[in-house]
Amino acid sequence: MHSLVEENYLKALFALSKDKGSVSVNDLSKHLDIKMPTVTNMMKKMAFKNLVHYQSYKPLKLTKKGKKEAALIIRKHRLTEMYLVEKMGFGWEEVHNIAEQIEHIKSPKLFAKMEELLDYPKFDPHGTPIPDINGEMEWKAFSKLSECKPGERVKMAAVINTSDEFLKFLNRREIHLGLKIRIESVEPFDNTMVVKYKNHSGETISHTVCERLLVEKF
Amino acid sequence: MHSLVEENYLKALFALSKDKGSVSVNDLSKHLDIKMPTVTNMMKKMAFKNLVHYQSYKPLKLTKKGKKEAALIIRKHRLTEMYLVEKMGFGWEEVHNIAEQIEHIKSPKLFAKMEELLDYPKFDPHGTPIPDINGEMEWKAFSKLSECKPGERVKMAAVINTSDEFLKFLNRREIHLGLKIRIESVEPFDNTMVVKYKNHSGETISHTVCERLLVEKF
DNA sequence: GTATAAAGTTAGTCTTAACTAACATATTAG
DNA sequence: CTAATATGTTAGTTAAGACTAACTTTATAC
Repeated sequence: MHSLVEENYLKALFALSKDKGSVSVNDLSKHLDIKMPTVTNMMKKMAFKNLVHYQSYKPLKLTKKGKKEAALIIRKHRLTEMYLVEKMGFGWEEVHNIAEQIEHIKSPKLFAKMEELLDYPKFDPHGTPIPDINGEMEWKAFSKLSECKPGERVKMAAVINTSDEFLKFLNRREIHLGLKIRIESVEPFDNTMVVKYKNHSGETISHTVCERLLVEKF
Repeated sequence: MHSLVEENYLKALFALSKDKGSVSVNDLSKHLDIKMPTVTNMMKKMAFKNLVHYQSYKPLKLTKKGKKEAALIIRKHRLTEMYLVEKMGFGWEEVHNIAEQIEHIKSPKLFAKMEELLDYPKFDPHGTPIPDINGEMEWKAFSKLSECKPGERVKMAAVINTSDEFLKFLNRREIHLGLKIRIESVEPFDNTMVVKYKNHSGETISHTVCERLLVEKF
């Protein structure tokens, strides 16, 4: 199987290539905090293992195989996060570091069991889709909260930024997954939103935050 | 912190020194399936880190620090095994390999949570003690030989005093870990025991010695 | 009590995955 | 279009942790 190190490269490649489909050596280097020559070297090795398409001076692209392997690691990460939150009582902001380590555990049984105990979830505590055992994920059409109009009722579905800071911020305002939110109004000058949910009414949310909250209309 | 590799050496040293209090390079090498020169090298590094007492051609002994670190890894291993069995529905035969990996996870929180959910167990279902957060374990699971009654059959589990003198004494009488012993009789005046084991029958053991031998009833 | 076997050590090599320094190619700015 | 800058590569080094071959010390057998 793959080394822990290779798995981290795969995961980073997968995460970074979401938008453009490819990644620069530079981006990958910065994301992993590993110097560029090391990354170049590793890419050659991984190309040899048919995990990534590599050509000198060209952007990096995961192969089909690489994409699947990456998805399977992400599957383990997200199942773990969800298990920790749902079954062990951890908070959102605590689970990332633990999942980052557990995702490398080699034990199909362990993750199959988590999945079973969680009732085969398709989305994790951050609302992002969980790849299935074949590395396939279901993408659902979520909207950014910032794109919603006054009067609409939506349900919290995912967060884009998962930094500790941000998650703590959401906790303080009791904003969590599945929360039903009604958009009261939008300030025209700075796009700040005034929303209502649970026992919070007239809560204001900055545009920056609204850009990072994915919601489901219903 | 320590590398995964060092942790495995610590754990093996701890497990193997249960009986004699010290371990030969050869035993350690066989147990880890790592060649002797590699072990010697690692012992020097670990001696430098004050985890093990090392002198050329002498048996290996964990330092106090090394013992504690090892106990903390074993704590994580046993808590994980118990958690997998009790809370996730695994069978005992399935959990060892998983625990072997999870024991290296760096997250005090995770194991504190397992401990909490398991209701602060001091022993696993095999009666083996689980070290606490300070690496201390309770040995109550075992009885002193001196507390056993005539007719009982017991198995040697641990020795309290590990002085050279004492261990040599035990060696001369071929008393070792795992040895099955039957208590024949107890002299009422000085509590000397007459016991039978292997090809020794009618061997007498003083009360002083019986006080230092921990046994498991079976 | 020496000869032989077993255990332990030393020296030198390999692989993985990191690094720096120096060089090469692309991109951007004027 | 060329200069400057940013990005990417090559070459050589390092540390951890494994190995083999050869040597040394300790233990065991006769």
